[in-house]
Amino acid sequence: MILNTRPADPGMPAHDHVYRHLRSRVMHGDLPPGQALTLRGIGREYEVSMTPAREAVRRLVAEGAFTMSASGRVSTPELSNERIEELAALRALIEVELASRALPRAHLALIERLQTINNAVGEAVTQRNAVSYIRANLEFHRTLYLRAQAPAMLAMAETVWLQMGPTMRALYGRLRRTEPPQFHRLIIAALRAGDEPGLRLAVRSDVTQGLRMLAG
Amino acid sequence: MILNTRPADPGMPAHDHVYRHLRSRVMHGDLPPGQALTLRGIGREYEVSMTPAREAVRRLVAEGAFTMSASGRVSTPELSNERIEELAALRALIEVELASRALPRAHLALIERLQTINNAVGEAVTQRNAVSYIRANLEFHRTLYLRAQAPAMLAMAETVWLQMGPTMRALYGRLRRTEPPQFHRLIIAALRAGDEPGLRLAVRSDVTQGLRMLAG
DNA sequence: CATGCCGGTTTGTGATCACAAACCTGCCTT
DNA sequence: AAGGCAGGTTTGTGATCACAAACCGGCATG
Repeated sequence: MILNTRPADPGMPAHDHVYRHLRSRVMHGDLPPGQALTLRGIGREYEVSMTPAREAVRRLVAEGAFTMSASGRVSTPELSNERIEELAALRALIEVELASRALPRAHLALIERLQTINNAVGEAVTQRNAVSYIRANLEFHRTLYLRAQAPAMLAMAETVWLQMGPTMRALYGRLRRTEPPQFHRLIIAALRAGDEPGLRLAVRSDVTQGLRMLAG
Repeated sequence: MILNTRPADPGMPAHDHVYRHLRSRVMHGDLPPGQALTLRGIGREYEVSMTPAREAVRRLVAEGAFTMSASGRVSTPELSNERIEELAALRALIEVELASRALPRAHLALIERLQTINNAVGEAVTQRNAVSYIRANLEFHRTLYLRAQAPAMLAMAETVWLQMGPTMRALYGRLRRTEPPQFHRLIIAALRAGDEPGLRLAVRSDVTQGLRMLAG
């Protein structure tokens, strides 16, 4: 399948385009866990040679978006339950800190934007669309965390999201829930009230709720 | 300069060797901040072509060991004070958690090993050898955190170390201290006592002491 | 029917090359 | 003397190729 996702990129290197597009697909759950990829296949999809495909894949492996077998074969990761618990704990640590740093800078326009995004999350849930749900959910979090003015921490959080992307998709497929995430409402409420302990708790709860999906 | 650090690697791809060696050099402060590198230069050093050099560099850029200019030139990062503060905060978050998870599994043999490593840290300080100091210091932390059985968190912590490597070297050069790190003793004492709050405080203090170097 | 083997095929690795852009050095102009 | 401009040189990018190892059929053998 030819994707032709490159609209005559002026100035953007081919490997960067491949990297960005693949990264977005993985992060948003477009690929299932264990999905195998080949350099020649990626090159074919993006109409480039193996060289840029290799560089894009190498970057993504370094970020944990893909795993690499001993023979160099790449595929999306199949996370063990222990690994999922770890990544959720990392999300809790980093994102609680990001939310806490964003709180003093969160003015009304931001809160209203979060409200709007949260409505999109609710729509994705009712439509049972995994990719849309994940994308809207991450946009909700990223919009809040951008206010923290902490790019290194945000990059770390995104790396964790990237590693969990395929697993999130699989988890969502198992999910029987049709109501929008309750903790997003708590996050918004805590932001409105300027309630820092409440915000920390709400973010931690929201971020670790996937574990309850897994266990229950 | 030819390094010839490849002893006829059987089964290890060339790009992997270049990656590992460069990564170690950056993490341990062998390169100053802002050090420029070229693909052809790396290839010459390691006696490989540009291809494996490019892949190794790409991985390291993805991990934050190098920064890349718009034109693709790579160099070690020159961190702003804000960025340093962020990375120190990340270290505090992640490493306190790692230490906390390692505590229940820390038996006497581990504590004695930490003691030995800490003596090496002290020696490096008296010799005023930045690379030895950084290497021994990181070995101290890694030895403890390995007991946490949390590979994803440890990988995150190492990524932060990697990003701070060149800056740590520069900071150490400015340092006028000749006594070994006081907080390592507190960490060991807390491990011996099974004192979790004390351990968390000691690790947080040790990890953020670089900031005091910076400010003072 | 299960198991091991053996062929072709696929795949990652690394080298080399052409090319364009960025870089740098020295000179010239003002 | 300072700024800009042109030359050659360095550098990253991407394509292509050769090669070896891994993979995956089916078939033969127990």
